[in-house]
Amino acid sequence: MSPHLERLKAAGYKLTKARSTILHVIEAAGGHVTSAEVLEKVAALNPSIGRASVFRTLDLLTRLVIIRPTYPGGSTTPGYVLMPGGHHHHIICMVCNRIIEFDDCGLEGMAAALEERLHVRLEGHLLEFYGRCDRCRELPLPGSEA
Amino acid sequence: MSPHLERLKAAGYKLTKARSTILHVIEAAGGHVTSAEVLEKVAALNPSIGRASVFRTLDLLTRLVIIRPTYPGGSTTPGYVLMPGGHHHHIICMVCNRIIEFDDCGLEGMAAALEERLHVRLEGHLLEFYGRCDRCRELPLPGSEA
DNA sequence: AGCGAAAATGAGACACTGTATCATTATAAG
DNA sequence: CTTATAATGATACAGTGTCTCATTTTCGCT
Ligand SMILES: [Zn+2]
Ligand SMILES: [Zn+2]
Ligand SMILES: [Zn+2]
Ligand SMILES: [Zn+2]
Repeated sequence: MSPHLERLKAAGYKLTKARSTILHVIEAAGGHVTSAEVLEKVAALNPSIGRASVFRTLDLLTRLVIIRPTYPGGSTTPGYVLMPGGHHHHIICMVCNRIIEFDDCGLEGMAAALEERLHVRLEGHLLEFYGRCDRCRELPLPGSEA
Repeated sequence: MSPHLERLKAAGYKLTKARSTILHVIEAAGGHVTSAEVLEKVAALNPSIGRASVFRTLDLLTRLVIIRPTYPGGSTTPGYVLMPGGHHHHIICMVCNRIIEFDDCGLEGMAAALEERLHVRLEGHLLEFYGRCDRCRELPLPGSEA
């Protein structure tokens, strides 16, 4: 059983067919999915799972900081990223909309400093950079000199 | 004229009533707005500005990294944050959904290291922490022990 | 100031995403 | 197995964002 499913159970939620299918779809997609992709792939795997359950589960996973909603580059279609260990980091190419993930963030120190200074407790974070990937680095930014 | 409007002009875009009104609304809101708020406040200021222009302008400002779409805490209603200087940083309280901004990020070093290591060029970034604010720090996280 | 090419606009119809309700079903504890 | 309760699927609904196109506005140029 996936560690994410175990976290659901540990938090007091029931393990259902809908939840495990949806989580499986997100994990199989490699950590970046749009809600439309989730809807589509869940329907393909098990057409008896309703739309409402997909959205309910996405909300639940968001509350547990297992996923976080974000915007994939260049579109207003919403998406979700997996947050293993409570964090996620990527670079969005503003030219080709490719997403490049990276793992080492070194933000533990900043998190601890913020907890101290602002009297908060932090559970996770998302760090996004915007720019041009290695393939697009010589191309002009979209929107410049329109 | 707002520096953001000047950036629009410098990038070759025309300065129109719709664009300046929309940017003014976002700036006046203090840097965090939902699209619904923008629609509402723009309509109040100038009812002749159409819905489509609001969404078109939000897309344009996003492409120029003047704003970035993000999800305000606890809801799936999309929002936008201003990116002065190309970056923005905040903490989202998972209990009361308050957003706490902070300015010093110290991410220039990480950005430079990523540019070197991954051969990318970076224009900006967004850093979000999730947790409990000073008022909510003793309260249980929503979703735990449902 | 006036002209003209080109960009941007507003209107309105449209598609799609996400929400609410509720009767039915599945889960998990005992 | 039984039972309380959470979770579900279906459906109808509301709101967000998209598209097209005729009309208007901007702005470089004269
Ligand atoms: Zn690229
Ligand atoms: Zn991290
Ligand atoms: Zn709070
Ligand atoms: Zn920064």
